[in-house]
Amino acid sequence: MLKIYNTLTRKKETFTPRVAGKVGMYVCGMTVYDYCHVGHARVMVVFDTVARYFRYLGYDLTYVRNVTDIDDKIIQRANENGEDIGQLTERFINAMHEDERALSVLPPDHEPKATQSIPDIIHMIEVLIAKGLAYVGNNGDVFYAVTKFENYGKLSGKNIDDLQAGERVDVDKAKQNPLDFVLWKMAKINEPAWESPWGLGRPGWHIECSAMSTCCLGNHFDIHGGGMDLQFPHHENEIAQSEGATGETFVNVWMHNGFVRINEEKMSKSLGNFFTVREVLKQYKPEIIRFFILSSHYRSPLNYSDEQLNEAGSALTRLYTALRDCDVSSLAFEADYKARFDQAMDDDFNTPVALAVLFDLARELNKAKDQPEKAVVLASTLKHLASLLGLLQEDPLSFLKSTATEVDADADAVIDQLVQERLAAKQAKNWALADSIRDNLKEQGVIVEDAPNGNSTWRRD
RNA sequence: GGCUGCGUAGCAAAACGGUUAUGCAGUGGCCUGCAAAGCCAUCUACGGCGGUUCGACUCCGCCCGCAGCCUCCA
Repeated sequence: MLKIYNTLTRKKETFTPRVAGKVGMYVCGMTVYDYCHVGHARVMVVFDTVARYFRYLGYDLTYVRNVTDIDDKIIQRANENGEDIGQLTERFINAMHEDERALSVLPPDHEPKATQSIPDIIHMIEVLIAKGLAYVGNNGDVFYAVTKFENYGKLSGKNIDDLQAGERVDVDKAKQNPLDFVLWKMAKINEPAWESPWGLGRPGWHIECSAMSTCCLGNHFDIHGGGMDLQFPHHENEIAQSEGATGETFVNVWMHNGFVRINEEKMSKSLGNFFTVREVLKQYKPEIIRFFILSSHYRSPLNYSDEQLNEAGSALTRLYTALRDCDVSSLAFEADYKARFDQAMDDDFNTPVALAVLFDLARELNKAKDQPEKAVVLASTLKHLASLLGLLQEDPLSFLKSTATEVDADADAVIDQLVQERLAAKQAKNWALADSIRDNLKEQGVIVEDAPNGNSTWRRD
């Protein structure tokens, strides 16, 4: 039975879909004015893993992840670059898709863009105004009247009085209450703008997600996810907008993933302490990043460091080594391991425990290498369970021989030949020559391993 | 100041009111010509102080430390 921690109730709850067998899930995606960093990668990998698990459980999942392709930062960046906004966002959307593919993140079912959802956004704002929940300020911007929404703060555990007491928002004369947030901004000169009942303008950030999620999944859907930092105000505002406009419950389960940290500090654009996915990929194989992300629970903080990435690499090498030269064609699965794996994932997607099950399975497989009937079932189970985490799907030898950077095709052939020469030296009991070849390769980061059957194989360190 | 959450062995990271987490690293052994890989064994834990309990890392209280949100942020 699947349990999910719901931020709304601060408890793990048994998951019950709204409609039997179906799940609608919306995740806040990126604002595309720059490359994805490891923090973004975490959201993508975490919810990709959630999506894979729902499908494995047999649910008909509709997974929506939006793209915010219009906002202040995008406009600013485009101006700085002297670049057209559409061109800029397209460039970074493509880059994002590249990063996702590298990390084995499967594409969501729908990827709505804010700029293509303007009619839905305008419609929702009209409803909010009609219901008295929004108003046009004296500067022409449209605001949401926070005090008119009864449950404001229910997600983030804040209340309007506390928020006002700790007020840090700039006083905006156009607002009735400093906590009110903008739904529609009047166009400034040289900014992209759309026609609306309130004149030329563009949507505020929060209303975009309300409109896009509702449009793709309906007024009421099962799961809404995103980073912890979106809890307030973004998700709180989404609830106020959507529930205010439709009068229905917006979302049943709110899921928030923890941050990636560097030296115990949040990785973020504003602190400037971030690594982009493409930077990290120059140093580490993509699957190592994915493993690293899944090695801690999605709600826990994840500390980014070379040491951690290197450890993830070693751990992954152990799993691929177990699978090396294994037949994985069996359709039969080891029931115990599968049960333990499912139990871990059922417990709020506990991927660290799920990985521990894979390591136990790998040990059993290593022990069973001389029993082919047993080994094929264990190896097949290992590969199959790992696929639910988006791991271990490469050919083991290719993984073990590869590096983060491309090596020229000849290099492998040269290594193969040296390994053969060493094998010949071994057969002639010329240990000195055999060892010198091996030491030589080691210096180049190539580790030679002798198999019991007399053959040798190699991998890159 | 208000609101969340966290503090586990050398490092990373889980579970659980009483029993092995797991990975990396260390130590001893088996295997190997020697290695590597693998297997077996093994050493390091639950921030501090109290309380509840037959029994607490696990529940409760207080204290200390850390992070996040309260402004754009995944």
